[in-house]
Amino acid sequence: MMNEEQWLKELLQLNGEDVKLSEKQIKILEAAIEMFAEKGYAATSTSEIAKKAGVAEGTIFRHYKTKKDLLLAIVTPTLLKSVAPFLAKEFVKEVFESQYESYEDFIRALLKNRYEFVKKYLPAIRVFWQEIAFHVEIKEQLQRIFTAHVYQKFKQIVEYFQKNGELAAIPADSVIRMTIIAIAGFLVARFIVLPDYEWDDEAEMERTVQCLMHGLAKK
Amino acid sequence: MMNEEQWLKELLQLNGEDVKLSEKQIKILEAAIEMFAEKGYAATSTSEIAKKAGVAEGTIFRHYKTKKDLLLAIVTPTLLKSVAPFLAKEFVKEVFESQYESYEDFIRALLKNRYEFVKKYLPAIRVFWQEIAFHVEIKEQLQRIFTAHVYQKFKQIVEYFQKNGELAAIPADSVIRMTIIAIAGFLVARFIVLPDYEWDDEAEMERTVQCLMHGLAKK
Amino acid sequence: MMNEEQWLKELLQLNGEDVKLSEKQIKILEAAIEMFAEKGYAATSTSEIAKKAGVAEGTIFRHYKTKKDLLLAIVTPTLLKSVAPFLAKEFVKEVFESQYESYEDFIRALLKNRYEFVKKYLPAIRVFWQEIAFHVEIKEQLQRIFTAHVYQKFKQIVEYFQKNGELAAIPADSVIRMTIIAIAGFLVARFIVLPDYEWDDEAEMERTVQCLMHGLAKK
Amino acid sequence: MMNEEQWLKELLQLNGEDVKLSEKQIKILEAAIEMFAEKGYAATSTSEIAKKAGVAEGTIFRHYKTKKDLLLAIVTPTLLKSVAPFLAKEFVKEVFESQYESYEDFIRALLKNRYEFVKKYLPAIRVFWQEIAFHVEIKEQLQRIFTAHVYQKFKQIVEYFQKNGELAAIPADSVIRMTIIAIAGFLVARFIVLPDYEWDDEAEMERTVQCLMHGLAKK
DNA sequence: CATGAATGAGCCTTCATTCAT
DNA sequence: GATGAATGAAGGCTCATTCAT
Repeated sequence: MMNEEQWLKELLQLNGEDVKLSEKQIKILEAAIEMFAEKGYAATSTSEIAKKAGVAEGTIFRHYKTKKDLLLAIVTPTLLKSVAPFLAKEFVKEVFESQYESYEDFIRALLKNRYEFVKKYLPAIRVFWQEIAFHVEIKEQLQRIFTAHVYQKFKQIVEYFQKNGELAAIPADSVIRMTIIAIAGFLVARFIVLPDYEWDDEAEMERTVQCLMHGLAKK
Repeated sequence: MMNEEQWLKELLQLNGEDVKLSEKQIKILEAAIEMFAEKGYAATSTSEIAKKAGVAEGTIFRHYKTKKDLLLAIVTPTLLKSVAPFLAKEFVKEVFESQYESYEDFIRALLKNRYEFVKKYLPAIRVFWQEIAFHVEIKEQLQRIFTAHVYQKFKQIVEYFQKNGELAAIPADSVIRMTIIAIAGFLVARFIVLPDYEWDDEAEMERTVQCLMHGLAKK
Repeated sequence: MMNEEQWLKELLQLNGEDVKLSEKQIKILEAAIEMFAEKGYAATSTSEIAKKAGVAEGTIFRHYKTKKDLLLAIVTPTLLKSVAPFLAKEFVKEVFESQYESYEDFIRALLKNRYEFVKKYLPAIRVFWQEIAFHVEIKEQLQRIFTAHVYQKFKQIVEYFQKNGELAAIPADSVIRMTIIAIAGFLVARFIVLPDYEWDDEAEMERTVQCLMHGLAKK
Repeated sequence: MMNEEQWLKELLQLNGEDVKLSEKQIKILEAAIEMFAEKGYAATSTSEIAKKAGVAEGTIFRHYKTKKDLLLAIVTPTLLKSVAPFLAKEFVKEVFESQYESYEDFIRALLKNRYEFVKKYLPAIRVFWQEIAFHVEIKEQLQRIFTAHVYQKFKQIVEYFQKNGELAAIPADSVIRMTIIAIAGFLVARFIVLPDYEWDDEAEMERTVQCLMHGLAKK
């Protein structure tokens, strides 16, 4: 239980400060995440959530003005954390200056990092991806953040390693697209489509990196 | 309109025989596909569908016993057509004997074929993919068809081209996974995530094929 | 089947003339009687009746303008036949002049006659009694016929046997009430409440007559 | 109003403990009883009940999960109370030991007691008897209670007064049947068939008792 | 703060009835 | 005459939300 609370607080915490969540609030969020992930937002009733959370129906609305607010309280932090590495101020500098000597190292690190992230917060991430198609607010939020933060930085990195000679001279957009597809595709296959298949995670992730790099490398 | 009717009938037609759809039925299906795609099954009311289709609400239930039946009437054929190339009896023989001299030719053909398919039936496909997370029946149907038809044939093809020397000796499962991710990932990016981006489809598809082949080829 | 048709025609036939019923009409009436008896008029849908009768939904409404008309087509003749002995023109004369030498003979004959009647037309009678509480038209019809035909004649008979010295000098209304209750009560017990009990019909009917006569006879 | 509440609470109270009914609940039950009695369960809509009760339709379903639950909440206690005298633990002893010196006294008391009961709870009793034909649950409940409690005790009493010499030596079952028919028949005539007739209740009940006793007494 | 009774709009579905074929 | 597709009102029931306690 301590554990449950913990992952939630970590997920919802956005700027280092501890989030303040009453015990009831935590129960509500947990229940909502679980049910939204399983049945979808529209097919889940607030009374079900209340029952599963062990609180009165009214209590949910004390904390979240509407059912949609409850959804967004889950989705917004998840979305932010999903693209988090790119939100870090120092991120690009780190990539160039020392941390990653090659694009290969970079995507390997990125894949591993996102793998751990999805593993940890899977239910919330399911909610996020399942609902994004139905709620413009979420779609726009993601687009805003992606173009404002992720895309720019990603592009810099790609172009750096193209000049550097590691990557082939294909359009940066294509490189970015293929990189994201390879990483996201692996995670979707691993955690959503075939979570019960017996994965050799280490090997498969390395294969993913290799395949991508051979595909993108300068020949 | 003639056109509209046509694509629907093609989508729903499963074994060569013409499907018989009354005009009202077509209107209902069109309206349902459009609304399910946009708002999701659970958030779409039958009265909205009826209004958009220009029929009485009761008419929907004369043709489809329940709202869920209406969903499945859309999703089942879409699902079947989605994995259709692999359902053709002669398919494997064709691949080996002449049509495709290399795995590269094969995936190029596959990608183009699926690209045309998605382009044509996009709304129905959206419905299918958006709802699969929420309905076990659909998930099980897909799994059954995939393991029974797609997976076996795909494996034969991959192993053939591995013996042949074109593909590297990594596990067939991994090759299949990466192939599917590359193709599906491109289509998702192209039609769902960024349908409004100015795509140079020819170039981008070729790049996808190249990247994948370099990644998978024997070095 | 010949049989089925027969009893229905007999029930519906009111004034000696043969009733003209198309085959479909018979099927509809049979189905309606069966379902109304089992589930009640309000809980039976016309489409169920149509299905059970093997006709199209519209066919019912060609023969009976409304669902209620269908009910009345069943109930009215049943009601009339239920009080039929008293409708016969010559009835009172028969009782006095020869047929029945005593009130005891009269009620014995009445009971046997009504017993055969209920046995033959049970489902239709069930419909009649189950629905009478809910439809004023039926209630009024019964009241009209009862006061106009049954009550008057019954009273004459009772008063005759009171003067005659067979019956005690209690109010005729009370005698009528107790007679009807004894007869109707037996039939309800026999056919509705405990149809599956192993009845010795002869003995039980005789007991009913005896009990009633001892109760009513002059001491 | 105070009065209304009172009779309802008395009817629904089953084991001495006070039933807790919110004001809205009482209004709902009152409205439901009235409408079910008048139009029948199947022909009464929950929205009508709500309107008559002066509550929102949803409120009905907060207290009674389904419309049928509402019916049973009315019918079950009515059914139990209807056969209540026989449910009392001490009942048989009372009959034998002192209270009733003869079968005549016993049925006189029973009739008067049931008369008061029907007079008090008429609408609920109508619902009970009108619906019993259509709902197996109710029929089975009555059968269970009757055979388990009423029949056994009734039989003991009858056989006691037969040995005793008061009652003739006809089968106990027949005595029971005729007794019940006489009592129930009177009540049905009095309250259902001809409630508006000018009844001299005292006289008519005594006549009923006399008639029955003369019919059943040893000669 | 938390509760849970109350609400009434809206949901999916069924119904009796009509009417073109 | 018979059909059965079409209708739209009404049915039972659920829902998100409010508010007095």
